[in-house]
Amino acid sequence: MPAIPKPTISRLCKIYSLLEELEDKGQLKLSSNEIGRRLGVGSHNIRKDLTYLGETGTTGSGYEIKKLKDQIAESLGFTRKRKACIVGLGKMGTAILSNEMFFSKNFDIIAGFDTNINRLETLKIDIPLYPTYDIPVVVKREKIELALLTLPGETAQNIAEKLIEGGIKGIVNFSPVVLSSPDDKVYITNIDIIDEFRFLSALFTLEKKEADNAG
Amino acid sequence: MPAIPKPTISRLCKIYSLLEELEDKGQLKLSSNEIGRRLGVGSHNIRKDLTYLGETGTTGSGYEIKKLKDQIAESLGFTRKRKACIVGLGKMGTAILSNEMFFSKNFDIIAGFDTNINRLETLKIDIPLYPTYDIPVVVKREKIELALLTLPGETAQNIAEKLIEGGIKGIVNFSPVVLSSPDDKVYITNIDIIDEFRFLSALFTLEKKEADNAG
DNA sequence: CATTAATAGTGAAATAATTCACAATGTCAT
DNA sequence: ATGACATTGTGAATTATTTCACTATTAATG
Repeated sequence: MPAIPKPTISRLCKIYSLLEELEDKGQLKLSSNEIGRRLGVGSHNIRKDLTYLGETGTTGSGYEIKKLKDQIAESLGFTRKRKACIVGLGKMGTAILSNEMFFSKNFDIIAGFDTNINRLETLKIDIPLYPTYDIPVVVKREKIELALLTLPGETAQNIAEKLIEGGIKGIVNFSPVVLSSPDDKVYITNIDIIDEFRFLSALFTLEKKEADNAG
Repeated sequence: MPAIPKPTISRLCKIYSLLEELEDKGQLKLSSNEIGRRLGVGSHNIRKDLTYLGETGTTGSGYEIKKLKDQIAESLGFTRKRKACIVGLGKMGTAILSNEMFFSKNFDIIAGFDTNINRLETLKIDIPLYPTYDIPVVVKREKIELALLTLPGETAQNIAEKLIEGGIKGIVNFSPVVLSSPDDKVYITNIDIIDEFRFLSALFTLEKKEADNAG
């Protein structure tokens, strides 16, 4: 069987989120059309994506939510919880920790790291906290697979190397600097809000230019 | 001239960030090789991307940082500051407001919105704050082009519609729900940390499966 | 000033991803 | 049961994107 294309993997992750949401609401089935509408993507595309999972839907009536969710979980490896950590417990880090993370069934944040020891003492968070120089040891010992970086830009690359030393498998980088993987065994995603703003600005600027040229 | 591919636009935004960073450090030139290394992308790819800007580099010695930055700004519309707002001033919203945003030269956050009026009174933030029902009026009046959504999931779609009513051009959605644009005039980017974790998990799961099959 | 080493730019080739068109299969109302 | 309708799955065509291979140009060195 052919490898699953990256864009497809990305959409499957979003579909998984959607299914989780709808399952919680008690919905049982849905069509490729509805998935496409919710994701802002054509239904063709969705059906094609789902072929990588093998037989999934029922002609004429769409997909059974529970079954489809299980199949995605099986294919992409969401069947067990993975251990994660957060590095950088400033306002950003603590905000994420209090909102997003604890609602996921797929990940356990089991450690937090920060350079500022004093800050560690005053935080009221119910996960173990460590200074950043402990990163390699703790990551290795606890078999942590994923890390979320919420740091000021300068330190991020240095910290990333400590994580890699500990054997981390994936990093989501929220720090305002582009990290790249020194060796290829570690996957890195960079999230930068300013860049997203720029991207959107560029889209509507270019759209306008094109319209001007046409007219 | 042909339209610039989306992946290229996305990389150009990252290159722009990088150039800004290096310019601040006083560096004057750099090569496609170095850009590629920093972004985790092949140098071919970078050179190809830059051809969409017209003549840019100097054979044998690379790109002049200031010039290249100006050319990207010109092509993608970063030559003037754009007005932006933030909707949702919980921990996440205020954290972003205090870290990231004010450091950008390309965007001005000129308004904040929240449903909780009491919260608005207690926040110590130096931008005007409004209740969410004022969104359409304020966005239109102030000609706000971009919005950042940091809300609990349920309300996000509803708020997005208010923004669109006001004539917003782009939305970066941080809320844990996939928003899609009802009409095609508004560009939306969804950022979801859990989805990024899932994506990375999927990558190294699939890599492992492939390796197992091969061995 | 000649020689060597870097490096950009680019058409062409290769690869990847999306879209299409339609057959096959199921559902639902009557 | 039957007809009308909805929906999936998929090979083929199309489109988009990346990679390659090579030329031309410049910088740096002795």
